[in-house]
Amino acid sequence: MSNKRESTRRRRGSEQPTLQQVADAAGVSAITVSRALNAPERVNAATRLKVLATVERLGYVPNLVAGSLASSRSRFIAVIVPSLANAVFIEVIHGLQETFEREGYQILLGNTDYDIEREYQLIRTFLGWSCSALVTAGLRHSEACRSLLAHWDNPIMEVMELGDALDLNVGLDHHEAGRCMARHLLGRHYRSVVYVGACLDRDYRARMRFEGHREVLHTAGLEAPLIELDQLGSLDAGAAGFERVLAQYPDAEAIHFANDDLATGALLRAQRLGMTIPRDIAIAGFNGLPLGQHVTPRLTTIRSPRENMGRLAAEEVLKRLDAKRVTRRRHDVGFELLIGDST
Amino acid sequence: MSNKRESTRRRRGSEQPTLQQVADAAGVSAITVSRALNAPERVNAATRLKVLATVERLGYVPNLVAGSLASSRSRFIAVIVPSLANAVFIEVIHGLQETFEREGYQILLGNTDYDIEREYQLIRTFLGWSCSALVTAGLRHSEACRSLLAHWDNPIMEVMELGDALDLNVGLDHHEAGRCMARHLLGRHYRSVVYVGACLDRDYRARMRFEGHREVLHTAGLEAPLIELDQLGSLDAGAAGFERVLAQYPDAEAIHFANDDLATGALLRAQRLGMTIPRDIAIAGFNGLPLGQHVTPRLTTIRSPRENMGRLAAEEVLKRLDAKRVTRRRHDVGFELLIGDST
DNA sequence: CGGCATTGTGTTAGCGCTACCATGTTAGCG
DNA sequence: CGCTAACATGGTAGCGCTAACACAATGCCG
Repeated sequence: MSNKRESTRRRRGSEQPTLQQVADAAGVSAITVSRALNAPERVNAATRLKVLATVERLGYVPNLVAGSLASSRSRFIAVIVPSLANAVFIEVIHGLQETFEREGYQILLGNTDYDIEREYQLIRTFLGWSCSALVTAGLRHSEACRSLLAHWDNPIMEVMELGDALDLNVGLDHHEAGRCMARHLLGRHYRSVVYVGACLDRDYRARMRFEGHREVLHTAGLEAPLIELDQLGSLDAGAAGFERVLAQYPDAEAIHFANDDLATGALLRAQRLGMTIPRDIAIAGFNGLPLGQHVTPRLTTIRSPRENMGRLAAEEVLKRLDAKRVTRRRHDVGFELLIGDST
Repeated sequence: MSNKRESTRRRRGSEQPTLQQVADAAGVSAITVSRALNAPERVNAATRLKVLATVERLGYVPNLVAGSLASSRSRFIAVIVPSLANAVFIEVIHGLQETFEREGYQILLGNTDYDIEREYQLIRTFLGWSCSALVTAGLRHSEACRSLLAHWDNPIMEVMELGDALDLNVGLDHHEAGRCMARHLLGRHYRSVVYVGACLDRDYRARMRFEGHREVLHTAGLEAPLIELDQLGSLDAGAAGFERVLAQYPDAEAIHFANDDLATGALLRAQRLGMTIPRDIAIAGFNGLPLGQHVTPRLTTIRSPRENMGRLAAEEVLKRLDAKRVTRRRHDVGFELLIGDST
């Protein structure tokens, strides 16, 4: 039926069978097919089987775009990270993906390259896709971004760091992590300690760790020299940073690196230069990547529960989406000082 | 106007301003707003400015779901990889993302965990999103997947390996890579060479490299023993594999690892055991990850152009989407033997 | 066996946008 | 100055699906 009228204008559509065609072939109405697929328990078992068989036979693939428009819910989760080059974010993404995919959500991944303006653009686009939730790394956003999100009433999860969040928050205290490592180094009686970071204006969490570190050193009446590299965490940058410390601070007893990539790069470079760690100089990192535990000497670092952070964040968002109890808005996943043999 | 009738049933919609509201506020028709945003050159400059100002003022965010439904084109690119744990795929994704995002495409990332059935499910879902193209790692797909894709007429790009592709293909010859490294090892006069891989049934590209390796050894009249680990590439697995070789093949002169993670794990373990590479035993890898070039001795490996592979794949897909010249369907990105000091 | 909840299915009216065609308006030409 | 082409804008009709309601048919109660 429903040939409407013999209109001369036709839209092309996608050739694919539609829900209506499945319905016709199965001898039921469109809505019944829809229910058989999306809410099976609301359809009689016999009808359901008949419908599913027809779906199979026609090779019907639901048009999720149409479904999303009609229901104004897509099963998308926007995930925004500042970098893919950093293993930390990969692991967080992995945790998120695993948990969300199990519940039938699809991740929309955005990469800001540590650019807060780019974050705004990405969020704008993602809102256009009627995402069910937004997971973004960090608490710093542009003003435009904040006002965009202010009128949005789906869950917003900010991960990595703790603080004054828009909505949900899972992370750890980077100031405290910086303090923790600085205290460890002082406890080992190193007095001349250099902090080496990379692009601290963009990787501001590394700057927060530096601030914690500096606070502890100052309290102990010590200087807290800083070397800033212009290349984000990588083994290369770490090696370069190591040599800069040797040149600029020949009396340095220890180096506190902003992350494990830098620290490991330094450690491997030291090895190649024939130096002995920590006798000649001590090295510490941050993250607790496996790599640091495989080098000799084992790297002293701080382990953050990365995959767990992703998983926990995803679980909290899912709880919110299920409209279950709201539980805590803020979760401190903590960290753990991992004392290796490099300090 | 257009209050239709005072119908009692109302759909909730999303509160957000719609294209129509922008049009009313700007005193133009909806289609003009649409054009001002999506095809600015087709609208008079003055009108365009007026519309864009109104968009800004109302904080309008285009509903991309509705747009996709109406045009049956989404600006999504489905990208399917077998793993996120492997740095290789991260780099390929990075290359893809950079190139596609610049052209306004959004990546839909799927992770199969090396499960070919999961690939089918993901592709089904992604087709439901009317993706503009599909990029998937590898040439092996389930039958269901093949027949699903047979009736799909958007670009399909298979990356990583070369062969009998569905459509476009960018990759390298893994058999040849395996042969290449085996020849190198024979050239160094190692006669007893063990290949160590992980889950070769799933990581079948590593198996292809093994087959190339075996072929060369057999031709030289040598055995080609294989050790298979049950944990995918990681430093841990490499360390464990190294110890298994020592125990099982005490006379081994060289180990050819399926990838750099394994090889580096082995190298670092050897160091910790106080062994000297390559004097006690030679080690070779595959991938050319930066890590391998930072350890001492530098790892002998094969470098594959990973980010480039992603970029090239994306560019070829974009050409196809622009309906430009179809160029070559198959691109061999090649590889490079990187002779370090570990062999 | 009438009244009321429960279950299963259908009808209708959009979701917000763009393709398609139509129409008006200006420029370009001999 | 009439004719065509190019430009600028608008009206209408869906894209394929689901929310909201409607309405039978059945089960269960006193």
